[in-house]
Amino acid sequence: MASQTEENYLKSLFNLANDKNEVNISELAAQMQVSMPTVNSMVKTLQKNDWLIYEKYKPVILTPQGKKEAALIIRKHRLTEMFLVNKMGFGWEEVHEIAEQVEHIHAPKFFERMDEMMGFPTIDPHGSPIPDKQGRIQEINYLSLSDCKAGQTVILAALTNSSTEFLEFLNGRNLSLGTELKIRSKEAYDQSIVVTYPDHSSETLSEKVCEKLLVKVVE
Amino acid sequence: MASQTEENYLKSLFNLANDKNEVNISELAAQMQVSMPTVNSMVKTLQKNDWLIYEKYKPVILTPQGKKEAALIIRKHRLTEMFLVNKMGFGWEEVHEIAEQVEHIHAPKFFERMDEMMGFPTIDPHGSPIPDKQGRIQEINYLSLSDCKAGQTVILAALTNSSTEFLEFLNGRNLSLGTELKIRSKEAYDQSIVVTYPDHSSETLSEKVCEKLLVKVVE
DNA sequence: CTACATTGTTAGATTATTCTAACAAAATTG
DNA sequence: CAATTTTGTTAGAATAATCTAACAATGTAG
Ligand SMILES: [Mn+2]
Ligand SMILES: [Mn+2]
Ligand SMILES: [Mn+2]
Ligand SMILES: [Mn+2]
Repeated sequence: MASQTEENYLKSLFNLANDKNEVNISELAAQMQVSMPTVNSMVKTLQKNDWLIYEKYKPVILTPQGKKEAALIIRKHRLTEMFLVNKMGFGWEEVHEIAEQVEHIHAPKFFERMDEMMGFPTIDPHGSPIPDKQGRIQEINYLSLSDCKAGQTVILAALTNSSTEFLEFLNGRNLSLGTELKIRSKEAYDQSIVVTYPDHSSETLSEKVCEKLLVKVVE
Repeated sequence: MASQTEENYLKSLFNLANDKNEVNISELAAQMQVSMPTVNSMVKTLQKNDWLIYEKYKPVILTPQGKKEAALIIRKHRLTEMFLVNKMGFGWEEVHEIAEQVEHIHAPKFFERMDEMMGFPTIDPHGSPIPDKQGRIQEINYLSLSDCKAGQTVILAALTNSSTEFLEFLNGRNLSLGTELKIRSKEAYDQSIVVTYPDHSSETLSEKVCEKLLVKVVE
């Protein structure tokens, strides 16, 4: 059974993996906030459990088992976040840190019960998909708001970043998942976008913000 | 901040402590299921945090800080058990193992929210008191069913043992907290007691069972 | 293609938690 | 009280997770 530390490494590996499931040691060290020698020794440990393939001086490669293991931890994380928001009244900006701990609890029934109580949600409070019990993830291809054009109407569907600071920025503007935005104009100079949505007749969103907002085009 | 291991030792120390807050190394080793040298080294560590007083060849003594720290972990454990039963539909026999893990989560708001949602309960699903936020415990002096006499009517209020096996034994007889029991007779030979309660006109309970059932005398 | 920067590895050490073996102190018991 | 049992300690080792310092391989930019 994976230790909490190993579980956190697996999650990072999963999130950093490219299309060939490769991850560089330096990226992983940065993500985990540990030194490269620490990662070097940990990947050797993870290899013993067949969660990844390690060869000197090459990026490590997550195995299918490693991916599944990681996805199941991410499942617990996202179910927890959704439970905290939907059933316990937390704000979407408060749940990540708690889920970071709860995800390591070994009690299948606990998470199954959450899942049932919520009616088997498919996304977490930040719009990220919840892997199923087999560790499969349904990928949805949203558009970034920064790639939209003036005149389009879109619905805010997910975020590419869920830091507390960003979530509080969105709270301050009453922006939440499901909000319908009408794109009024786009400034050629700095790529900022002016949007209209319920109770907000004109909000300007910087490119930095727009690129983190994933949307579905309505019309 | 206490590690999970330290927190588990503190809980055991709290539960084993006598009226002078003393605990023997051997008892603690048995409770924690580790060797005595392991306990010996851990108590030296706990002493550094001023959670207990250690002197060679003497029983260790929990300090007030140690007691408080322990009580606050027990608070999280019992709040969790109650939440699992009252808000998530678990049986009282399923919750201890989950709470054993959840009690180590560092997220005051998480437990405060549970507390609020349940209306600030004072006992857990097994009748044990929930320490308050200051780590104070209200002790209730229940009577053991084994000390009751024929003719008395009592209400099942708590258990001195909450093992899954015992809880399943009670489930099998529809015995739960709050059940009103009329004591029909007590066998002098083996101290077994015959009781009557809703839908059960005559159940015989062995002394082994009776001594684990804590009751309030109704009349 | 060399020089420099970046990336990755090894070696060696530290802290936490645990163990077994050996020994020492304290308690019990005849 | 002396012998034995129980309880507690020390020493020494193992594993997990981490670090810094030193060095080696790889990649990049003239
Ligand atoms: Mn999260
Ligand atoms: Mn985590
Ligand atoms: Mn319990
Ligand atoms: Mn525990």
